[in-house]
Amino acid sequence: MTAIKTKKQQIYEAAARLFRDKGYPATSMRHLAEAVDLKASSLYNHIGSKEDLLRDICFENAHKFLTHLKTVSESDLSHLEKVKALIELHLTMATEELTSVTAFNDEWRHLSEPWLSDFVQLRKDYEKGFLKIIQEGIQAGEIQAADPQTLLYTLLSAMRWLYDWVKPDKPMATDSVKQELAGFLVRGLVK
Amino acid sequence: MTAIKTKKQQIYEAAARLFRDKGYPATSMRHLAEAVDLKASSLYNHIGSKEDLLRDICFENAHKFLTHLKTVSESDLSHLEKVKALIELHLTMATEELTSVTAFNDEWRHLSEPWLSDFVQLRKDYEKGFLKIIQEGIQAGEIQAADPQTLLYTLLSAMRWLYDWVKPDKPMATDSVKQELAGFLVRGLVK
DNA sequence: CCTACCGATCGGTAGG
DNA sequence: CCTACCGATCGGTAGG
Repeated sequence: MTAIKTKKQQIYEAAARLFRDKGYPATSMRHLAEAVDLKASSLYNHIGSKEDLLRDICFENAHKFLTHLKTVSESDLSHLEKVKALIELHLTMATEELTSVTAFNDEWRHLSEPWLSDFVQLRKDYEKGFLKIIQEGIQAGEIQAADPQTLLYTLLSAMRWLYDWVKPDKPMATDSVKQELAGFLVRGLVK
Repeated sequence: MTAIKTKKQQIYEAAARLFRDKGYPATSMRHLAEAVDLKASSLYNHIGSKEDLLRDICFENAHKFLTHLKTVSESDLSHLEKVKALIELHLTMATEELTSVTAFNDEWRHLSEPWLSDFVQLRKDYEKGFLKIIQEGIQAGEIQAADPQTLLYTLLSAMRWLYDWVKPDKPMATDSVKQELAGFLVRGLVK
């Protein structure tokens, strides 16, 4: 039962993959149709438009990240442990849902208004929440004193290479890579 | 004299900026023409084709990075200091030539063959040279023992946010940001 | 450097 | 789910 994917699901997954590999503007509906064994016109029996695909993928991921942020924020972990938990989240998303995370990081800029502004707001909310944890960690003396915004952007960027480079299923032991990466980042953070 | 830019230079600079902001496929020749106060057809008196722009920008930057890598490699700095010097290079490129570095990082994938393969080779050469310095630093005990490839990719990615986020001339003191970022990365590296 | 224009491809619709 | 087709836009050329 769970193994059966609706055509709509197949289209969304193929779109997320193509957007990641070629970017949204370079992905044509004809190419997408080919990827799911349809003619371009038949796609529109399952979806509304090309931008609907991008929009749904972007906002789905945004909400996923925000939900996790909220959970972590409200937990009773130490500030440094909260940062570690968020790093873990990004790395897990990067390795397990690598088809759609670039949407959250890159492709959203191709949204049109008013969705673009909505999305930018969600991203700002996410950054603000993450930033707050870092700031509290610095105040509590758990995290190296530094410009929190620089730390945040560096963390977020550093975690992006997993999507960029792990594309083909290179069988480098993902878990060990994740551990090394998390270790490197945390070493940079602690005093 | 040096203040006068040829129309060709203006076109290349506007193209680099548009490719960074909208991506190569989403940048139209009509839009580019508008940016330099021409009609689209007039662009072709100065340039060969749209892909010529991308190709020249990509390879120019690739050679810049490779030249610096060679200089640093052949210097008599310690291994850790070499890594620091390369980090400095990336950060300087990011802040001073921010119009064209995304080409080196992202837009090259829109090149067609045989240029695509040529470019990928140059990138591999760069990564290999950088990797070698990291490996030697680990062997010499100057750098924390870890998977060198993970360290390399994390470093390269971490330095990308400067292009991504500093877009509008946000007047955050660039030098201090660079220093904090370099500090964060080096803290993660040293034992 | 422009006007006028080319064939190709784009996202999407009509109608069955 | 397809064939047939739409207007718009693309990169680029001809000719002056």
